This record gives sequence, C-alpha cells and structure tokens, in this order.
Amino acid sequence: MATIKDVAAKAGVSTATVSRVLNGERVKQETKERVLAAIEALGYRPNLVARSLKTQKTQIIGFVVPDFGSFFMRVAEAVEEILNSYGYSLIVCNSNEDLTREIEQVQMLVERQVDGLLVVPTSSSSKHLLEAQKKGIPVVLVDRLVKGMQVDSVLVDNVNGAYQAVEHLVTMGYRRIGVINGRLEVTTGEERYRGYLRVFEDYNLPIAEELIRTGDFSSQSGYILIKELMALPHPPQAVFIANCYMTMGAMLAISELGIRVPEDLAIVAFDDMELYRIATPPLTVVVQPMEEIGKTAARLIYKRVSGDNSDFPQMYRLKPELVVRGSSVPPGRLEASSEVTVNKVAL
Amino acid sequence: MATIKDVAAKAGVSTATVSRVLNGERVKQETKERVLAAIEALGYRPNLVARSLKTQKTQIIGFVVPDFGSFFMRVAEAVEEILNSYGYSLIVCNSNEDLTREIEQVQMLVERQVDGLLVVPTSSSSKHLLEAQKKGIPVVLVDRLVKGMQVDSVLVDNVNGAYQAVEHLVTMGYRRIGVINGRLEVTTGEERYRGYLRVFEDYNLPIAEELIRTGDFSSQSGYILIKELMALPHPPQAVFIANCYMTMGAMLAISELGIRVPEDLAIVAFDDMELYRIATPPLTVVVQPMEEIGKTAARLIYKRVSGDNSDFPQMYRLKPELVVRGSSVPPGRLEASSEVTVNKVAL
DNA sequence: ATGAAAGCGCTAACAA
DNA sequence: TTGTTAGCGCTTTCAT
Repeated sequence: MATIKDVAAKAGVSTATVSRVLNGERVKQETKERVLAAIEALGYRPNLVARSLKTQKTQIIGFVVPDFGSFFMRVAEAVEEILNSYGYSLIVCNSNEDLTREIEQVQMLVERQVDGLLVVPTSSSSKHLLEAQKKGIPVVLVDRLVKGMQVDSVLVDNVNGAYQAVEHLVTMGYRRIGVINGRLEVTTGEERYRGYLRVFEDYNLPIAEELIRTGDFSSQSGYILIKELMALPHPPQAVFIANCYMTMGAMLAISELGIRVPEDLAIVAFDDMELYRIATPPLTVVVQPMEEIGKTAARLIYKRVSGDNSDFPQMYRLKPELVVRGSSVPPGRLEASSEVTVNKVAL
Repeated sequence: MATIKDVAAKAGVSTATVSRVLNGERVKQETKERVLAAIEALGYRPNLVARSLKTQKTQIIGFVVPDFGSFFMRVAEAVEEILNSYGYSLIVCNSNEDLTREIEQVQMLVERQVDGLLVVPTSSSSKHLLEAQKKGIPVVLVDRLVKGMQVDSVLVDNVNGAYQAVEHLVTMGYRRIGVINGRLEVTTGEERYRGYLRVFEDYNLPIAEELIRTGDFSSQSGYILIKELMALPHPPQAVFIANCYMTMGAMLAISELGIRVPEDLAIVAFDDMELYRIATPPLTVVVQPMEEIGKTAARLIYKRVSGDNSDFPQMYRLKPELVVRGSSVPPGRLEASSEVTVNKVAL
C-alpha cells in the first residue's frame, strides 16, 4: 500500500509537505494541487495506526455494554452518530453481564489506546476502571453507577421511574402488587426496587414479602418468576417488572398460562420496546430516553477527551416517562381496557 | 504510561528481551521472572498501536451493518465471540442502509488498517469493496450479495425460505396471498420476492398484481403497505412479509385496524423475533440461523486473514427454517387457531 | 540466551 | 512555504 513517502516522491516534495496537505495546514496552492494529484494517482490513504502512534491519540472511544440487545444498541447508535460527527470511531464490546469479561474488554481497549471509555458496569467492582482513569483515560459510566468512585456518569432516574410505575398502580386501586426485580447489586436493579418500596412507604401500605422476586434481568428469570408469583395461593393483582428482557419472558409465561391482561393481572414494565405496542393489550411502560442517554454520554466523553475537565465528576440523571397503555387499567372498569391506550404512534 | 523501555530498564535487560517475554519466545527462566516482576511493578501494558504499526497487523476486523437492530446484532454477537476467541477485536459500524455512509465506514476501517472486513452491503455498488480487496484486505459479504464481484459470502437461502413460507399458505388452501417486499435492489429483497413468485409458478396459480407491494425493509413501510393491501376492494386472505421490521409495522397497523389474525388475514413473516412468540396469535415465521451466519462469517474471515486463500470465492448458503405458529391456519378450521402452535419454547 | 539497531508510517519541531 | 530530522513503542533481524 502506498505510503506518505510514495506520495512525496511522486509529487516531488517532502513527506512533511504531504502531511501538511493531509492535515489542512497552509501550503502553497500549486504544491497542494501536485500533492493531491499524487494522492489521487496512487490511491493513497493515510495510515491511522501510524498517525495514532505519533500523535498519541487514536480518535477511538470504547463502549462496553452488557449485551447487544435493543436497549443498549439504541444507546450505542446515538453514541456512534455523535462521535462520528466529531471525527471519532466507536468500538462496542460485549461484556455479557460478566465482570471477568468486562475487565478483559476494558483492558483490551486500554491496550488499543482508546482515547476514552464508556462503560455500563456489570457490578460495583471498580478496580479496572480506576486503573484506566489513572492512565489518563477518561471514563464515563452509562446507565449504571459504581459506588465510591469519582467518575462521570449518565444515568436515568430509576427510583422515580419505578415510583411512577408503581404509584400508577396504587392510585388505580391495586394493593397486591408484585415486583420482578433485576440484579440488586447493579444500581439500576437496586434503584428500581427502591422506587417500588418507596411507594408503599409513602402511601403507608403494607408490603407482602412473598410478592417480591429478584431475577437477573434475563428473559429466563422473568419467565420463571412470573410463574412463581402466579402459582402463589394468593397471587398478585398487578406486577411491576424491572426491565425489558424479564418482561419478555414474563409475557411468554403469561400467554402460556392463559392469564388475561389486565383482567387477571395488570402489568407495568420498565423499558419500552417497539413490540410492546402490538402486544394484546399494549403494555404500560416506563420509557427510558435511550437516544438522549447516548447523546449525552457521547458529548460528555468528547468533552473529556478534548481536555475539558470542568465540573468533574459530572452526573446526569435523565428522566424516564410513564406511558400508560392497555395492560394497566383500574380494577373497577375493565371493560374500558382497550380505550386506555394513550401513546401516540411514532413509527 | 510505562513503555517497554521502562520495563527493560527496571529489569536490567534490553527491550528485545522484554518483547520476547511478551510474545512467549524462549527466554531464560530467571530473566523472564525479572521481566515479569518489572511489568507487574510498573503496571505495564503493551501498546497495541505500536505493535500494529510494526507487525502490520491490527488484529481488528471491521463489520459494517445497515442497522443496529436485533437481527444484525445477533449476528454481530456471534461474530464477536468467535473472533475474540481467536484474539481479534471487532469494530461494528452502522451504514444506516445508506451507500454513502457505507463507503465512508469502509474507508475509515481501511485507514484504521483492519485485517479483514465483514460487510452487509446496502446496494450492489462494489467499487469501495473492490478497492479494499485490491489493498489486500479480505472481504466477506454477510447476508447480502453484490453481483458481479469475486468475493466470499455467507448468505441465507432466501428464495427457498420465502418459497416455504408461501407454499405453506398455498397448501393450506389460500389463493389470494399478498406480499410485502423489501428493497428489490438488495439481494435479500429480490430473492425473497423470487421465492414468492416461484410458488405461483410451480403451482400454476395466477398472480394478482395488486397484492404485490414493495417497501424498503422499514417498519414504516410495513405499516403503510399493509394498510394499502387491506384497503383494497378485494383484500388478500393471507400475506407474506419479507422482513422483521416491516412485520413490526404491519402488526401495528393490523392491531389499529382491528383485523383479526388469522381469521381475517393469515400472516407468514421472514425473520423471527423473541416477541413474535408472545403476539396474539404467535407469528408463523421463517427463522434465519443468525448465530450460524455470524459464526460462519467469523470463521471465514479468520481463515482469510490467516492467509488461507483456498476455495476463493467461497459461498455459504445457510438454510432458514419455517416455524408454524398461530398466525397461519387452514382457512377451513379457524377454530383450531390456538392449537396450531408447534414451536418449542427455547428461552 | 541476549543485545544493538533499524524501521513500521506518520507528525512536529526546528531550520532554511 | 518547505525540508530535515527525530521519534512515537514496538518487533525483528543480525550479532554476540
């Protein structure tokens, strides 16, 4: 492959001049044209690896996500778009919700000299992230927090999101409200659970321990736990499910069991997915601003890699939104179920 | 950050020796231990950018996909897993189903000196891919083909997949069968349409032109086109929808219109999604082997970057599978609708 | 078994 | 405005 030397030779100039043309520095118009012609003729493309070694900047941001599911990929899509517009590339890595793998991926990204790191931590272990910071690599936590670490973060107000969801059920008159939690050692799981509890506190309602189940965010656990709940001698009348994968599993179980929603069981879920709208009935959900999470995280890491360390550590708490659809209606007037849908179709 | 020089100094050896330890070459046990101790003490990690510049290999594979939706991400997940096990990293880029962007992404990946390229082409334009090949970068096409180009590819047998889907409807007795096609200039779109047509040919059935609609793979086009079809004076009794996003849009329209499935309209869709199983009724689909596509593509590109050019150009045609669920039942016995589900739940 | 030294392709002082 | 040159951190002959 042609190098800058070949171009220099062909254009009859030094490599420095070619470099200047490449980087848009001042070069005499005529020289510039000769260089450009040589580049064109040779089909020359700069070697970004060499450039990175020299400049000590790769223009790459690493993004470690726990899975390639729709939630994080919608975030990643927004991140990539913003970052590309700034001239950065994104490497998205899958930690598989596994700390060991997360550590490996972070280490690999550090060795690849990424300029910055976006991480959705799988646990509260922070050693590998601290190390990255120590090496001067800015880190921004996305969606989840690692406690006791000074770090930028872009999060969602999970407590109040869950609160709204459960409060919605309570104000409609439900009392036996179950919950399918995610992993409590992950902040999103813990916070959503806290939101659930807080409603009972605020409304001075008793909590039925047997209606509280803790899964691991997987659809499998949603499937199992909803079955456990519904097999109870006195099953819940409503349930709050803490993330989209568990909701998926729960809905499958529900359709297998022939449980009618919302007649037998009202549902409010955290996270929205396109298909929830075409479920029968469409699901009431707490929608997270995925695109905004991505854009905010991208802008923040860009700010840091650009050397702006003001307001460190910066924390964004984006607000989720309750969207009431057919899966939750007042226990009194179930006939109206199909009319409760209030979401605007946004294809 | 510590470099190999620092390690060498600390261990009292040359950088060459440190490099040998790093790369597992023969070094006296005692020396090795001293080097390892120095590495540990300094928290040294090799700079992969420098290594890449020297070895002319980045151990990175680029993967350009048209979107970050569940289909391609499931493929990407499998690709990453295999590639990581070979010591390679993956950069997934979004072309947004847009040729200009695809060209930019390919160019960027080439400049970043990726060792190999996986591409889901957005069109039959091949110039940028030929250029990459010319520079010695192996290219493997995934899911879609570019005609008139000598290139490795991992594809699905779309013609027979679509054929099975439509034949299933025909053998059940349906005759007025509509189709919502994807982009015909993309091979998957064209091949699935061909499969549809071939059934009518083979069964010597007349084709109703007004039941053939061509969209662009987006859920929006599915939404619009199913409405067009159902607004016909003589609407179809069954419809074949050529990909998952259009199916999503179509199902939303169907639920809005209050059309009953399969009573008013039987549906067979290309692509499976987890949520199709919890739709009412669950959807009959042609399932693509996403994981196998990813693994096959990963293994093939690995073979090429490893210098094995045997059997070039190699083409895999993986077989999709028809899974009959509740959205398609013989028009005669609709009462049985909920019993036809034959898929095994695989959570 | 180990070290010296060249060089991968580029950028950035510094000189001219 | 342009050229000369050093050097980013690593690997890899070639010597020793």
